[in-house]
Amino acid sequence: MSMAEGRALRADARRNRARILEAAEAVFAAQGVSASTEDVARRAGVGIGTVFRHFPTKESLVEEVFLGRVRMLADKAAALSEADAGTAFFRFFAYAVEQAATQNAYADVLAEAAATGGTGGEEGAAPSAVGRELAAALAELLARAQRAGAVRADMGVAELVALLIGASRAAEHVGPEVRRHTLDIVFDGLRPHE
Amino acid sequence: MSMAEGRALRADARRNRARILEAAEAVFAAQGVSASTEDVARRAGVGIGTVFRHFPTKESLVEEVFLGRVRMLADKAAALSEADAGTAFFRFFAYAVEQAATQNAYADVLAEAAATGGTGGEEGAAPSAVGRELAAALAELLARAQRAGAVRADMGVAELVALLIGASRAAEHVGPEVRRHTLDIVFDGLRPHE
Amino acid sequence: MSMAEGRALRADARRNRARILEAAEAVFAAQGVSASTEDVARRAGVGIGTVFRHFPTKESLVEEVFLGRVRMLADKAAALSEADAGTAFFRFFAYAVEQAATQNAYADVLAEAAATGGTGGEEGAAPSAVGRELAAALAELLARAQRAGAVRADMGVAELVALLIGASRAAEHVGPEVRRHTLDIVFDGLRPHE
Amino acid sequence: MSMAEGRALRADARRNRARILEAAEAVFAAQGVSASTEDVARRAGVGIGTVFRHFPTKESLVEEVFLGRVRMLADKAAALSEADAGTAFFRFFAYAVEQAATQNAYADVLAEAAATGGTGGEEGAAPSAVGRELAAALAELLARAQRAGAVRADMGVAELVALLIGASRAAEHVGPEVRRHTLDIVFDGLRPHE
DNA sequence: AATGAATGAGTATTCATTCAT
DNA sequence: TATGAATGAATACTCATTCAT
Repeated sequence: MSMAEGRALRADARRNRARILEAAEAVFAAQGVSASTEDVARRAGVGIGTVFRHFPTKESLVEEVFLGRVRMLADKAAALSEADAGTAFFRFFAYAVEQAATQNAYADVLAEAAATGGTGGEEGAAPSAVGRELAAALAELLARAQRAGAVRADMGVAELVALLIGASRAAEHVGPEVRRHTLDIVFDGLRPHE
Repeated sequence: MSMAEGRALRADARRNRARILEAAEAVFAAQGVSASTEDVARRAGVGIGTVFRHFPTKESLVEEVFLGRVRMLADKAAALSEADAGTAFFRFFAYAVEQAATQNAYADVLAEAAATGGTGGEEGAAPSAVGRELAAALAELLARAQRAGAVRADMGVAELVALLIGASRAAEHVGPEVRRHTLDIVFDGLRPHE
Repeated sequence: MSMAEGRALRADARRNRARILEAAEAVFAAQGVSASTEDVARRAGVGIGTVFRHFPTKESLVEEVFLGRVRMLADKAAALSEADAGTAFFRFFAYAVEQAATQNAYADVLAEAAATGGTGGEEGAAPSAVGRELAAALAELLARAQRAGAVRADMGVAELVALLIGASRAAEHVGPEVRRHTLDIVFDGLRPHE
Repeated sequence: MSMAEGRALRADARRNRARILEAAEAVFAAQGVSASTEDVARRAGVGIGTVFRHFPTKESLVEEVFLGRVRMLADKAAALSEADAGTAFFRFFAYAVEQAATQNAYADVLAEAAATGGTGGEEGAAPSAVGRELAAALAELLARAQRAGAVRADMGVAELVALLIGASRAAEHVGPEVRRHTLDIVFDGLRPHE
């Protein structure tokens, strides 16, 4: 009441919230989102009631976890925009796919969130602010790479997102070597065409 | 109770098994594999006990359903092998992806089954006979296309499967137009390089 | 399939259903309807799943229990109709109240069910068949007693039900002597007036 | 933290206590006593901890709220004692019933409280001071009406309380017209006989 | 062989109560 | 003293699996 904070949670409450999200991220990645909320609580070292105080539904917890991952990718994309356009683009693509490979359960929802940000996604998923953020970052990255002649001009963010989704999903199922090789094939497809 | 037994009952049982598989395919496609076994039984018009007599676990039922889909793909691959190599290859790829797009719940397990068939899959899933069958068909299809010069030589079945998985997963999340366009990009990547 | 039964439950299933209802009756009477379903199952000696198989909601179980009580009262009312009208009426009233006194949690819902059967009840409770049955029996009982001059003419089933409810509820809170005495007062009020 | 403490805080606390009771009265009346304590706190505009500081159990809060209602009835009874004995008696009876009709969740506990005040109540509930107060007021009211010949002599406070409870409970279930009519019947029963 | 009733571990969610801030 | 975050026992309900009929 004396500090100027947004929805000020007490320090330890904020800490707990973070721990729960962390735990959920780990648990969902390991067992899929059908893992029990109790498992998340146990891993976070808090009572089950605490989880539900912070996230009133399991669904809301799942959403928040996905949002966290999307936000991270968006940050990464924004950061890379400054560098040499083509390199930045391909480096980001590889990075995003690599991430998804280790956090398997997320890949598609992550991508879905991105898709809601203004591409060609089909379902009426909530067009989250962060999703839009990511879409904007991707658009920038792609446009620069195209202007630099590193990426074919006849494609948009929708295709980019689709390829990210696909490559991420594929990455879950194969070893690192095949992953790299497969990515090279996709990259060749992305380059300008004679 | 007073009918000719032996063969008669066997035929009945076979019919039931088929009906259950059909029902499961429909139910899982509609509600995902987390649909209840009871739903499957109801749709098949049999008792729940009958389902478990034919498939001792739910998991075994799910597997069998997926196996059915994989078998279909393998057949398609084998059939196309006869045609012009390049055309066959790309036509099959597009077909498989299109299938996955409409049967979304299956895509990943389908892909997993394929992966077990001798590629670079990581988990220790049993390398099912059908999976191997599919892998063989894919190998044939790929080899012919490569020999015909329609597909780059520096890739194997592992990469093909990875791309199939990825493209299938991506297909679930985007509309048909983006899907086609994305596939073109991947196809360009698959063609022989400079 | 060979016997002519309504919704034929297997013999043991019917037995279980009955046991569950009995157990629920006892448990609800002792602890109120907020007693846990698990308690009911335990008392009935069946698994929790069995309770839910027979009564898909706790609410449905509660309803069924109440219905059982109402049905019993209706039977009693019908049986008494034959006897001397005045005696029958007052005997039934006393009996119903006595019942309620020992099965405290039910009194009002029992009465509510009766009220839905065509009296002046306020809420939109489902006009259950049994409730209507009871109302009809009550109407008959009352009309006969009135024709016999044993009960005042200026009242209807609505008032009778209200008095039954009230006397039943009151009976829960006082000892048998006071109960009898209180009932006498109400009976005096019910008799024709100078 | 720097204000005049001692009295000042006490006054604050007293105000909070009152607000909580008010809120509880409203919330319980609207949703029944199974409403959550958090709802009460929210409505009172205080933290949940504050509610539990003033009332160490939820039960104690519920009791206090009921006590308040009983106290009100006792006051009413005392006030009416001054008026014409017969009128006072019947007016009070009607008033008490009318109250219960609109505040349904309370009726039985209210009645219980009254019952503990020295009548024939069965359970070992603590004979609260207020309950005794009410019983005394009722005794006075009744005695006067009996002396005035307006109420039958062969009944005591126990029967009066029983009838109040019963009429109150009945009042919850029927519309105002039936309520009035039913009350007339009870009143006829209460009047001196032949 | 087919049935469907029975089972009970498991799940999300609520809520009275405690306690650090 | 007031706050509200944390707690965890309790609850209704689901579903894969077993087994008597």
